[in-house]
Amino acid sequence: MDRYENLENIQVRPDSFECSITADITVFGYVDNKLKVLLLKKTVGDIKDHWMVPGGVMEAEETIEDCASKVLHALTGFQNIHFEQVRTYSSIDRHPLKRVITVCYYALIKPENHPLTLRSNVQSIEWFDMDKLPDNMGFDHRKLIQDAYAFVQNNLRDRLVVGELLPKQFTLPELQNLYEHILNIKLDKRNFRKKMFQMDILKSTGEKKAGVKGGPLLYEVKQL
Amino acid sequence: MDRYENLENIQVRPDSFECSITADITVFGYVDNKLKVLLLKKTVGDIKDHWMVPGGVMEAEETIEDCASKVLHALTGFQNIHFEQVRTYSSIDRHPLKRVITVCYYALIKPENHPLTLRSNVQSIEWFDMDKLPDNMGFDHRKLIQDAYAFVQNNLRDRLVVGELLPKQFTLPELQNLYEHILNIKLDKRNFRKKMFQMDILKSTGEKKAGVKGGPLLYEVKQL
DNA sequence: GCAAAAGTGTTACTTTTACACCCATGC
DNA sequence: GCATGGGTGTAAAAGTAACACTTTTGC
Repeated sequence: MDRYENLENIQVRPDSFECSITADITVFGYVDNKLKVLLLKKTVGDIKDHWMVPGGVMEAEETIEDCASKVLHALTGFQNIHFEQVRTYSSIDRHPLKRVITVCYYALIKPENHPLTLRSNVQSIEWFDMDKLPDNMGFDHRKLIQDAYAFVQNNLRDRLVVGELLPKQFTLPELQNLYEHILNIKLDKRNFRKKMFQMDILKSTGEKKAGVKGGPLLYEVKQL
Repeated sequence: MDRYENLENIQVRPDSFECSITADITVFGYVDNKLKVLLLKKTVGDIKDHWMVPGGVMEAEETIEDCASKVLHALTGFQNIHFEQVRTYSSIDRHPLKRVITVCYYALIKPENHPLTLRSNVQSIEWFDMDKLPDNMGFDHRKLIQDAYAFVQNNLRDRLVVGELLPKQFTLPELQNLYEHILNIKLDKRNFRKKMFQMDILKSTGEKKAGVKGGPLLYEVKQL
């Protein structure tokens, strides 16, 4: 290590070591009353027959955030997705082809707004139960999903981050269910409603949801 | 953007775009009853006459965490410092010489254990008050410090992260002062002590600190 | 009309905040 | 011996958790 410890080598120079950067996005969705993660298999690349989260390399004229948008769009067709950075991974052997570090994000989406389609070079794309992730996952993507999940759980405790996971209009029991599935706990109906109302983030539509016993009211997330 | 949106370009390939990676570490210390940040001016490099947090480029055979350790050691002499990742910055023009993305960390240290020394190629190194950062700061380092500070504040709310900021033995008023300065609030003496004791993280040494009126007891952080 | 789910308030409990006096030490 | 800072408990307030019955709807 000493060799690098003089400032000449620590300093950024034209010939400083370089490597490729990827953005990987763990996309969470809420389907069939379960929290799911979007995984895909590519038809090309170094690890073909493994499931992975959408990801791809950063180019010269884009930030990593630009890259994340681009990659999501290319692999899923999704656009204008909000995502947040989780952390950066840099193990030396994480990619078989060359040195690659990856900056990871998570996104929460409403699956109804984003039907899955097979884009070119994508072999399969599917929602997986958080607790039934496939065994053959590529790279360090299992770890990456776990970290992103912990991140989401933490965020949920004080700020609402789930608006993106539900249809535009949803009922309170649906919202409560979502919380329960993300946090893996059972919540009290009355206390949950009290809390949501005093957070003042929901707007009643006045409509009732049809086809459900009890006739639950539909709500929307209040816009600022 | 479309040009890159076919999978051939998103995929990692031998000739994928590469850039340099740096690790930057915001080092917090607690000196003169104030929360401080360690900044330095280098004698070489692209932005000589600006203050910056310790940072430097990652090499082929090291992770970013390795790099952070290396850089800290090279620029300050500090060793075995614990640090945690804050986030990664990738604006295109953040470095004048070339494209560089930086992964940022924060560290908390006890200044008494780490006297400042001028290492080679370092022109000046100093502790700066968090609220009196110099005007001439390099790159995006002001933003970077702000983000790291917010990160520390958040961590402080539920877990103790401050053991590293104080001498091995310290009094409760000293610890309370530290909390007050990091969080920028006034705390109640009795409630603070109650909280600390029920966290069960402190061990009394039985000794009193000399030279202080009132004869406060000295404590240590309890080891697991 | 009956089974299933939605909706609604009150009470106990826990956590957090506010507050005042005596004691030890340095000078 | 007096001024300065350290140490201690209790009561009010706020927030959180527990709990049961009525209403609405689908079938």
